[in-house]
Amino acid sequence: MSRPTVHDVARTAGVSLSTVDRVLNGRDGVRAATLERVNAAMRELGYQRDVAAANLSKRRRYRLRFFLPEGPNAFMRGVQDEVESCGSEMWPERVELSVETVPPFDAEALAERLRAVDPEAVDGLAVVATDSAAVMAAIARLVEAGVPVVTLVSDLPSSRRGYFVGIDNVVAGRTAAGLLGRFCRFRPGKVAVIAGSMVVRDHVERRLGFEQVMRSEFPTLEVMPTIEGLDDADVVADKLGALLAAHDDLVGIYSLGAGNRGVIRALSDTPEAERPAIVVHELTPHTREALLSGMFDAAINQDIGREVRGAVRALRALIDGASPEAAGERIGVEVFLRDNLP
Amino acid sequence: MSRPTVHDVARTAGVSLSTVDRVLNGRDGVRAATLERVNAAMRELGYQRDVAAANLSKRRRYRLRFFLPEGPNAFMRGVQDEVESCGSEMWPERVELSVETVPPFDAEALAERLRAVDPEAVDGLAVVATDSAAVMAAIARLVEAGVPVVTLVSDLPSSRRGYFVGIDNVVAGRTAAGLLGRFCRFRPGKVAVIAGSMVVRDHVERRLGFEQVMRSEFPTLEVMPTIEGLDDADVVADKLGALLAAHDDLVGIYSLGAGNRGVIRALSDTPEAERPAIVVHELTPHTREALLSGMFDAAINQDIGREVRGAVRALRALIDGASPEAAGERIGVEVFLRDNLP
DNA sequence: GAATATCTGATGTACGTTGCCCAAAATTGC
DNA sequence: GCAATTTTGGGCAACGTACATCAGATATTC
Repeated sequence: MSRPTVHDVARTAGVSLSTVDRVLNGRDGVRAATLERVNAAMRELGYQRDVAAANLSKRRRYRLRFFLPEGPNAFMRGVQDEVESCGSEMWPERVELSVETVPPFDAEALAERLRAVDPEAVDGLAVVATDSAAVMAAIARLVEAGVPVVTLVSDLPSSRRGYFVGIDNVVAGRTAAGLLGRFCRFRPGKVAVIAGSMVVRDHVERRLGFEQVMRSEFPTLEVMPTIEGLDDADVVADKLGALLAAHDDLVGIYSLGAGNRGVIRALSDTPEAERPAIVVHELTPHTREALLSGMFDAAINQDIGREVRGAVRALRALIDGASPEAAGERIGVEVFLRDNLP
Repeated sequence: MSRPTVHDVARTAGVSLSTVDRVLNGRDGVRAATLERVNAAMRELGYQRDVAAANLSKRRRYRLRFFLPEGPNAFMRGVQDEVESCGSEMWPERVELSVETVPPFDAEALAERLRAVDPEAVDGLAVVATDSAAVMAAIARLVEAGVPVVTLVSDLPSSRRGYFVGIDNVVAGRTAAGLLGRFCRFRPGKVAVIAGSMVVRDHVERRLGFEQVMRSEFPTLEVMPTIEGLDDADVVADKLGALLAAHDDLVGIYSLGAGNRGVIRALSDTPEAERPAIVVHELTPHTREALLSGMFDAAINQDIGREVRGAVRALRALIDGASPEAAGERIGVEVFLRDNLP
């Protein structure tokens, strides 16, 4: 009736508790034949170790560290807040979270800091990855030292990271196109795309996905060359203003980076009936307000709270030797209109 | 450094372990003054009981039961699958889930089954509520017997349920209108609404939210009287087919219940260019396929996995005497197009 | 066949909490 | 002031696992 314990395993395998313990915790000093007997007994009984009891006995704490880009980036500061609040929430569950900030877009600095990590002082790492061989090497070293690493928000697929927690930006771009295309379906014209910079991977991917769908599904809409707004509201306002003045058949705008205040400014004089349909990225105070006022039609978002919790769960699974896929909740591309804002 | 234990509390309160234990577990035989001393010590130390250790000692199991409508309803079968998979996942966390199915839309049958529940055999209940006094009475009886009840998907706000896990259906309806209105903005005409039955609370609420937004924001679209499809594909196909034949200016369809296979059947002969924009509810194998083929434009969804886990967490919190609000993750109204399907 | 080297068993303590028991102390009633 | 009662203390065995130690049992090797 109640689930089997180590005692039951020992009994049916015909060995002592110590031996079961050796097998269970991967200690050596067990003959291959005996090991197989014990494993067979565990399979037969369907034994599952009681993680709560094990952790109690081990006095285990999961010491996890997050490496985030420093600087004023609102999104990353949001992630940091989320890590901190998640950390205090999960303290009773034996999870200890700490944050280390590193210079943004600086692969060597990140690699340096990863190399400085003492594998004894930490049980798992979540890293917003920068693409470079040095970072990959540092991750490999940590993984070999028994410290699992997951990538967060920005992936490094060919590294030895155990898991990636974040959204697929091509999907995000395709979703934006699906929305904007339908919003403008019976109103042919031009569509403007505003990015921060096309040297950032996620922006490139969003643009790519957006164009894939626009070209194949909404041929009556013409996608104009991408404006680079440098995630700066003033730049965005200037460039978009010029574009609006030059093209009176602009029916849609896709803003896939930051600087959305610039979009709002550029359009504040346009009468509502003539205003193009607008789809933007990330829920921030400004985009929320613009959705509520009817200025923006939709916002694509990734739930950072869910991402942080997902990273913690994935790391815990890796530390316990389980599969991070099973532990992780799907993190999807979210669509928000005025009425379903959280 | 490490967190305080009962021993620390006992020491700083100047009482024995037994007394702390009595306070902690709400047993009597403790003078008011002593109780206050113990509480003060716990506050001072910031004591938090180690739930894992407590449960280990108590050999506690959380036996939870889900009451779901039976029948071919794909959404409810999805919930059931989710409960079952969640149940096996959470077995190591001392949670035992079971499912009982009851005739759909049948308040008396549900009440009957709730009355038959033995409060000793179960620690908590999650119920997809049907609106009726008998159900409310049955819930009240269970709560009084010490078995917390949460409502799932469909609420019964005036009952004694400890929590509701599900989406705000007015918001869902408003969101659907925001989408459908934008999809049809430049193509005036009629919009059809298909519900399962207007005696189910969630359907009524969706319809309400839908109309609020349609009337105030999209006056060029005319919302037709609701079709009741009884969540049955055949009925839906018949009634919708008749409607399509009678009105050639139908530009949008909002299907807020189940039976979406009927919508697909009714529209399979309509050429794609003339097809109305379609927004439906719930991701099921059928709606997914229709989104992928381009038959449906968008689906409003509630994440049933998240809901089931939310219900489990809420029940566990209620059983432990904690607040279900704190335990619950926000469950939002999700929007899916073809490209951001999970 | 002895000397190792490698396995295995038995036993005990610990983790933080629960829950039971019995004795000691404090409080109450008369 | 003594008995009856309530409140408290101290002890201890669980819960399922981890980890250490030491003694004993097999296997290898020469």
